[in-house]
Amino acid sequence: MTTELPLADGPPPRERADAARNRAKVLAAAERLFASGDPAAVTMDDIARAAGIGRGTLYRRYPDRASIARALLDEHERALQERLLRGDPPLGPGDTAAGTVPAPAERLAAFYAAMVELLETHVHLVLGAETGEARYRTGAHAFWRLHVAHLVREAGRPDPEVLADQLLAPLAPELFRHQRERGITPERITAGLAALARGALGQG
Amino acid sequence: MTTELPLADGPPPRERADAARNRAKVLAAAERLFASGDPAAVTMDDIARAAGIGRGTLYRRYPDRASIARALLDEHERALQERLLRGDPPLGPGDTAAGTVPAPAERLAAFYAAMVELLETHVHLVLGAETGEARYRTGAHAFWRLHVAHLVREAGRPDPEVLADQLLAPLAPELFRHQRERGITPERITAGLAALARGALGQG
DNA sequence: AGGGAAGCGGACATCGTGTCCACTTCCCTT
DNA sequence: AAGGGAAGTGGACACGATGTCCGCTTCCCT
Repeated sequence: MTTELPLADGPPPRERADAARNRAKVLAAAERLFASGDPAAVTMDDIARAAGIGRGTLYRRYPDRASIARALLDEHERALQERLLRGDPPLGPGDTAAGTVPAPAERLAAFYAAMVELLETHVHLVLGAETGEARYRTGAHAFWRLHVAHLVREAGRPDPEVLADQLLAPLAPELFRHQRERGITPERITAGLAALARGALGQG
Repeated sequence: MTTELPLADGPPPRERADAARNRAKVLAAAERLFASGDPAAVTMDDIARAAGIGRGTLYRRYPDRASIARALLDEHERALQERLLRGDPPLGPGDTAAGTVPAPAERLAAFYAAMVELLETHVHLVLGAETGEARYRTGAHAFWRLHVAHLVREAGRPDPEVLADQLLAPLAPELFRHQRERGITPERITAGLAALARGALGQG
């Protein structure tokens, strides 16, 4: 028996100075590596070497490349999530009293546009994080799915859960990257998605 | 100087008996391995061992796992391509004289349904073949894109090239597998896609 | 100042890839 | 039917990435 209550974990232990220093070095190095070239080709060894630390140190905090990319991506994704929940319409929900509630199709189009912006700035991070099927299991994806399913339901369409995943599919980072490499501009991508949004959720 | 014309390559050299035997063993073993478990986790070594041949022999014919999966998948995909070009409507183009030409939205819905069927039977092969961004560079994908772009154009929608890729995205094998694992039936998936097809290409 | 713990980093074992080359099997020619 | 050259075979090898382990260092609290 101890004098401490089993479930009362104390204050979060302060991060040691050397640990903080190394974390910053890792994130800076990883950001740089992801941005220059194929994110999937960046190895843990590359990152450790670029950060000037040992492999063991790197693995202590980050179990794999995806977790590093996610750490870099999180703040951006959270900012967008915040705007979806409380930002101005048509991205945010609007105000019933003020009569500024946007149609679901418009909110979806605005969401698409915001995601294209995010991808344009950070594809390399999204591709460095989980890709393929693993992507569908991330917290971020769950959020997007919830949001889109909500819009589908508002638009009175059947089976929002299934349709939401299908409406999110065109935002796959691999597709975005492929389109950009073929010379397609973000504007054209956004326009196509807007058409899709109006077709799927508009009162056709 | 030879007596043979430089560009006149003779008849295709017959495949040797041992080579044919081994090829059959490889394909059978690979099919079995892909079907049982995660296709991405199957290694060339696994296949060689399961086929009872050496690694060198395997690499002689197939440079990587994807090429084996593609060999297994090809005939199925070609059959579908044939039906798209010359099959009965609404999958095929129909007959102007007979007045059986289906609306683009209906053809897209039929294509979606056929692809879901193909995925339901062979996801493990599609996942064993190129996945992620590499998928967009395959001949098969080029064919689907051409087909869908044609339908988009027929429906009078702008930017068929971009919209075609976006309409193909919900057929990503990773998404299909994820949905199936969550207990969503092929019927629900097909229904969702049909709604999408009518929304995007219908005369809304 | 000192000591215990958190953090560090390089060495190591493991696994998958792809290549290479000495040997075997096939099948065409005579 | 036999012989010979080429196509095919398969195991050994080198390489690169992963993830773990543990003796040493650095930190920070007392």
